[in-house]
Amino acid sequence: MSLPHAILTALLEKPSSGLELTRRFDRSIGYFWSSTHQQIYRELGKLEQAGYIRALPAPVPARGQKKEYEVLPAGREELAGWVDTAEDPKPLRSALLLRMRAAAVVGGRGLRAELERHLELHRRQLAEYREIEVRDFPPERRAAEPDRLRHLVLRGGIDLERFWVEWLTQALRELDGPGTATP
Amino acid sequence: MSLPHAILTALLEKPSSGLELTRRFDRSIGYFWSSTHQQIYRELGKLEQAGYIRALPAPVPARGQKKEYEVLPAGREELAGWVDTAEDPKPLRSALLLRMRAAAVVGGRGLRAELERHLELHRRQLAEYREIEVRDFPPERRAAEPDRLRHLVLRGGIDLERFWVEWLTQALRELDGPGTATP
DNA sequence: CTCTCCATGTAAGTGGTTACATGATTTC
DNA sequence: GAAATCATGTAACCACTTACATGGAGAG
Repeated sequence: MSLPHAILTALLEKPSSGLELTRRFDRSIGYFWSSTHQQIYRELGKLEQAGYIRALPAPVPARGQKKEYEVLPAGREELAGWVDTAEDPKPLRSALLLRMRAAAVVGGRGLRAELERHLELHRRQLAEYREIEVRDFPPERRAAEPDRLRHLVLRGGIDLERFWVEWLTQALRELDGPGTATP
Repeated sequence: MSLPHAILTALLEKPSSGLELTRRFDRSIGYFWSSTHQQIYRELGKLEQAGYIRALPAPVPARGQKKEYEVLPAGREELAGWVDTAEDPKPLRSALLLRMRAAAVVGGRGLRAELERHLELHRRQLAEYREIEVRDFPPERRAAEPDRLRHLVLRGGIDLERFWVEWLTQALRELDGPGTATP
């Protein structure tokens, strides 16, 4: 049950409408908890009904009309409680690793290309994160507590991408190693 | 749609019953594509109906009776086709990173303990993988193609766990860094 | 003859994805 | 006033999870 808490966090950082939330998910929170506008609207409805958030009074409440939400005290409490909750990490699920294992059994002529494609994707993601880092966390502002935590989270994303880039590079090198595979 | 292909791979490695599959998922394939027996039985039914696998003739076909499955040629083809399929990596979803981001907004007194708990869990997983590595991939058998690929997959799991261990260690150190937080 | 374990399932619920619907606002 | 875009939704589906059901075989 993480999506509602992701939304509460985003709304506490800044009250927003559904579409604004969607965009912010696309380029910030979504980097470690992605979502679509459909899911977000549905969840906003639930959160409002639960009394965790409320829609700011709008001049013309109607369909297709922008609706801004803000977090209520109950919502903040709910989020604070969730933060201190223990939850085991979800076991890894990687279709790429599974494909490699399958290739060990039935052979895989296209696997190499797929590894290269993933390598490129992870390289790009890594570059994007690094841009964000130099933009949002320049060396001077390392003191403030909220920024320290947000920076740690970003470093997590960066290090993860770096891990994939390194592993894929290594894997490709070993694929045409000693025995040399595909003709 | 990876589970059916995970099952096909496992069955090609060795024909098995549903429960045997479940156990093998628990200590091998499940390391990168976990599943439960309920899901596996359901999927076995679908795969059989699709003509990808068949139940080996049993002496007494009845409920509660062991049923062994093997992969049919159509199943092998299906799997070979899937291996050469392109599929983008799923975006990361980490409740722990989300919790850190939330803690930057509402504060988190219990977060430190949770980081330590995760660190311990990842340490244990890493140790388990390493045992498997020395047991299943001793230095001498590095030539054969199927083993090379399977070893690469295992290295992926190992490196990923090592990433988490390192990142969590780093994060904990920075949490009581210059500013020093929780008493 | 009961208890436990092996083995195969059924059913309900949840979270996420994909496809589609519809009203409002701006642009040409 | 037609087209594009902003904005909010509905509906159907799918994979996965959790809880429960049932039957057979061996141990005491």
